[in-house]
Amino acid sequence: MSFSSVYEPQKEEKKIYKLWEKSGLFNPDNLKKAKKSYCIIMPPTNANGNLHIGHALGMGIEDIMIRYHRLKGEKTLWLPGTDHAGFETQVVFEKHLEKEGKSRFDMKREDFYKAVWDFTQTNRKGIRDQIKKLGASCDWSREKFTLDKDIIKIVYDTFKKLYADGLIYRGERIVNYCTKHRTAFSDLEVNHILRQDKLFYVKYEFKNEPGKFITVATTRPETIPGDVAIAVNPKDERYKKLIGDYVIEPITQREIPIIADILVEIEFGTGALKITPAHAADDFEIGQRHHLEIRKTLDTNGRFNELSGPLVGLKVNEAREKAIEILNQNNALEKIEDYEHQVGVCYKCGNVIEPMLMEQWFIALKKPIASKQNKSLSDLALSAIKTGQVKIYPKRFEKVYFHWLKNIHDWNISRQIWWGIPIPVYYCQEIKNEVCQKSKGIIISDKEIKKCPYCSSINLIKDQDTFDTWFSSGQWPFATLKTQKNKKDFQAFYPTGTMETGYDILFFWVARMVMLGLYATDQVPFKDVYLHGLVRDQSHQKISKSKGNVIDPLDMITKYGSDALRIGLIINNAPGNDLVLSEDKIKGYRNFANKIWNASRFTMMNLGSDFQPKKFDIKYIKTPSDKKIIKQLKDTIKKTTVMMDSYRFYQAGDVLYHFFWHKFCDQYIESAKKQMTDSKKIEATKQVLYHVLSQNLIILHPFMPFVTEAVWQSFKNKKQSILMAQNWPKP
RNA sequence: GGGCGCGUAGCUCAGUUGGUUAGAGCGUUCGCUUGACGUGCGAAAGGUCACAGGUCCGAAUCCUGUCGCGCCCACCA
Repeated sequence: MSFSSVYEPQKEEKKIYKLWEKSGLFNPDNLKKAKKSYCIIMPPTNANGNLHIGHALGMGIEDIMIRYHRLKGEKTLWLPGTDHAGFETQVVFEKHLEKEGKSRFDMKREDFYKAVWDFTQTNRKGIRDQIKKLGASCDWSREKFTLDKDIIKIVYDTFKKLYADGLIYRGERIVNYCTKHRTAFSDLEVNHILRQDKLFYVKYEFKNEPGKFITVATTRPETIPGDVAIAVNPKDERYKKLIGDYVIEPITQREIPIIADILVEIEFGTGALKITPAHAADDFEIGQRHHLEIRKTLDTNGRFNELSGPLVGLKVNEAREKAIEILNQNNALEKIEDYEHQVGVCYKCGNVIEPMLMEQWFIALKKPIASKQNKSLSDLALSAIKTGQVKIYPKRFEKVYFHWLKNIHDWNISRQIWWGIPIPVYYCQEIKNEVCQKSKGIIISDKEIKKCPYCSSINLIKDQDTFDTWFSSGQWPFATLKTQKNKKDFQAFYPTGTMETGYDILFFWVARMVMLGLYATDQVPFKDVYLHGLVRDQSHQKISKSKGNVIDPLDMITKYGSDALRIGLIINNAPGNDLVLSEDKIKGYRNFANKIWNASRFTMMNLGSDFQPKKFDIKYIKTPSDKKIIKQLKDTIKKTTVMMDSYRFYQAGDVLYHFFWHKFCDQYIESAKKQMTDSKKIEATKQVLYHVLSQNLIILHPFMPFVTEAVWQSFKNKKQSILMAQNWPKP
């Protein structure tokens, strides 16, 4: 390895990564025996594109932890993987189709699936290369994909178990439906935005007293044909005597009753609420209570159907216009007020989410589970944190986590999309006997079946939906470990050590992993959670493709090197805090890599070819400078070890930087230059130089793996093979 | 409607149990530097730690309030 006067990362990094891979040391099976083991499951990267700068941050932190634990001599496993990312990937792929002027609706479902499959496999290759460029020391022999057959098998097993325990049910509920994407979502995929709207005061005429009205305030006049009642609060003096009367709904002219329900707020609007059970959650609840008819007037294609009379065929916004027009004609509009309120929109396309009554699969999160001391899934997830079995860094997110879990509703896990894990269910259409009746005709089967196992009917319908991606990725820690060739992996590495991910998926993913992990394995999936922040651009905007402000980590690596990018993202970036990416900062750390390179070059040149490193001994300390640097080294090791053990990498990196540059280089090397002119001190000084430098390389290695290894390789004598596998110094 | 957080040098941020002159990187200014480092060295300027009270021997740090900013959660028409 030649030692040019400038460190050239692009020349070294590829070689170094190959050297590591060849050594086999990413695989814990090849590491020395150890009492302790440590494992990180890599958050599976979405197989629908390239890595972005946020991945570089996460992977960097994970690699620091992994390399640190490996240096400490633990059996260390970092298990990589990719996620099929159902809805996300389908959307990305459909955009590609759109560019070609195509749509998935022009394709057969199987052909579409095949095309997306190929798309993800191509992306997986690219992602692997990118992860390698980041220097990630993960064990590629254990890589998993969320659509691996054995993973799907585990997902199905969990589904079956949940169903058997009565924790999964099929039910007709009001769900969040996006008419553009034509799928339902869980509550988490709905964003709420503040919107300026209108509040319409609509008059409903009494059946028996023409000319007399009850007025209702609504933001959604287009849903009037779905009305089945007017509800008032039973305590409302204004309306008490009207309860039981009938009024005429003013668009399709149906008679509907006035009912009483405590859910109605006396103060709001006129105190009278129109009840549309198929298209509003509260209304559905009230409808159930009063056994009201359900009128679904909006179809899943986003258009109103014949039940809505004159609004038939119209989209929501068009129907609203039309409804207002009709109400005006019928003289049924009392007044219109400006109204500011929160509206749920699709997190992906921003279109208004329609509350729709649909049959979907739900996970009951609040239902007591007999086999878990009557704790519910959300209870399990809550107590894992409360008892400290799982700790979150930074701690403030524990509060956020509690708050969410305490107020959680059942989780809709079915999606009306094509790309994903199919829901393994058939519905018997005949239900010919009691057994079948008891099962409600629901047959859970992950194999193709032609006949109902209960009543032998051949009239079966396969469920067309797929799982919410988070249902499968929520099982990722145990699923990936249980499906390894090495059958001891689960035993050896579960619960895993640390889950490192972004705070933005605390609910989507972390909470679900805790729930499903505890449910399926009776153990927490990980002991610690480290949450990093979001990377933002110079104007503090969240980086995203749609904003066009993406920063390609590979560009940064090409310009400044992988190590510089890594610590540029990590130093001084406390967990849970967003970070404004600064190219200048990365540039500054490129200089640091160069400094390491040159200090090493200086040392090597001065040691000479016949230098024999000895075990460091106090007798080599000859001068105050020697004494000082040795003490500072010791302090630095002590300090950084504490920091590393408490997830303060952002501080440890800073401490190491200063020690190396300003203490070792600026002070000690300068003294050493003088000392080496004194023949009595030459040998001792060389030993100190070598000792301090080599210790530095070890403790810097998790942060700057490439340059430290490159230097180490230049230094190596026959005994020392690879820096990655050295021993972290004892503090 | 509920919750979380932030406001420290021109910019981006550290500052973990409250303790000597508040730190870093980048930027700025002034020197130096032909052999480790064209990416180096030395030095300097720059902060009433948002504001107002309070606790304390002592507060950027703890408490209360005010102002400004951001984020998250939420089936009120």
